[in-house]
Amino acid sequence: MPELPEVEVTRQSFSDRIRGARVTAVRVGKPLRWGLGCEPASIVAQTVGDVTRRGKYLWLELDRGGLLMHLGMSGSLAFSATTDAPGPHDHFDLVTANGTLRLTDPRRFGAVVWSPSADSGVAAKLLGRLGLEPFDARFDGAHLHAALKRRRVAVKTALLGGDIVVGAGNIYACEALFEAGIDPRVRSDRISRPRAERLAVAIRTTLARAVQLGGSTLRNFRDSHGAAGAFQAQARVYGRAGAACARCGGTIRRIVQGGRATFFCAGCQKR
DNA sequence: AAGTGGACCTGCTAGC
DNA sequence: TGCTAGCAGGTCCACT
Repeated sequence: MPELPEVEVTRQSFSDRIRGARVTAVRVGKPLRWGLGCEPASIVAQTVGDVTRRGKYLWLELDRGGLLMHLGMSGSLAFSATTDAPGPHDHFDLVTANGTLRLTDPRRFGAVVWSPSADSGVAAKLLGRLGLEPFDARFDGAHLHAALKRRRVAVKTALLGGDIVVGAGNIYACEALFEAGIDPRVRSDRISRPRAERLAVAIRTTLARAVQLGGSTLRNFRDSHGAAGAFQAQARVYGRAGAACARCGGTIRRIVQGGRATFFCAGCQKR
């Protein structure tokens, strides 16, 4: 579910409220993708620091170490003043003096993992392979072009890999390629420098616009206040197979790449 | 080394 | 109305 915009919108919606709060209890539900990696009780009495984002991961700083959180495909975080009885899909509660941060994740591909720091232990292992942040000044056409040159997969598959640039998942990779006018099937090493330039810009603007709009609300994504996002109403290709392209009137197609659905307009997106 | 496919798990929807 | 197949925003890991 959550790609960079959804994770960032979630982060912004609770980081100020949880910062400085003392942890009073931790509740762990059904197993997530990885175990917590520490005794839940060892987190109690620590104080929450900054909540930062790296790719689609959130890092929640504690006095000693921190928690690396991922929302997987179906996860969401809610921060509320009260601690309601957990539902069947509520698998992690961080109860603090300011409120309770709760992870709800039906499919349980998400995770909450303790790590001694963001750049050691499990966090280092998971974050270490990630590519540049899309809003990092170093992420530009030159960087993207050079990175794509080193791969021979379809450009869309290369974007989803997350080792070149993070944050663009299936929705935003499709949308960015549409914005850049690039056919998702083009081999990454055949993307010219000017097209890489346009693609880098498209990735940045697409993700930035989605953050502004509060993310996409497919199924039931909500930020930690429970607010829905509005981006999906603006999707030009994602989820629109068979519909008319708003730009050229052609028909949006759906294909499968690397086991994932890809949506594109053959009229607007060139080889 | 890089590319591919399977694995993880549950819920919803379309179609019969 | 009820059942089933297919699909879903991610990403790690094993295998070729």
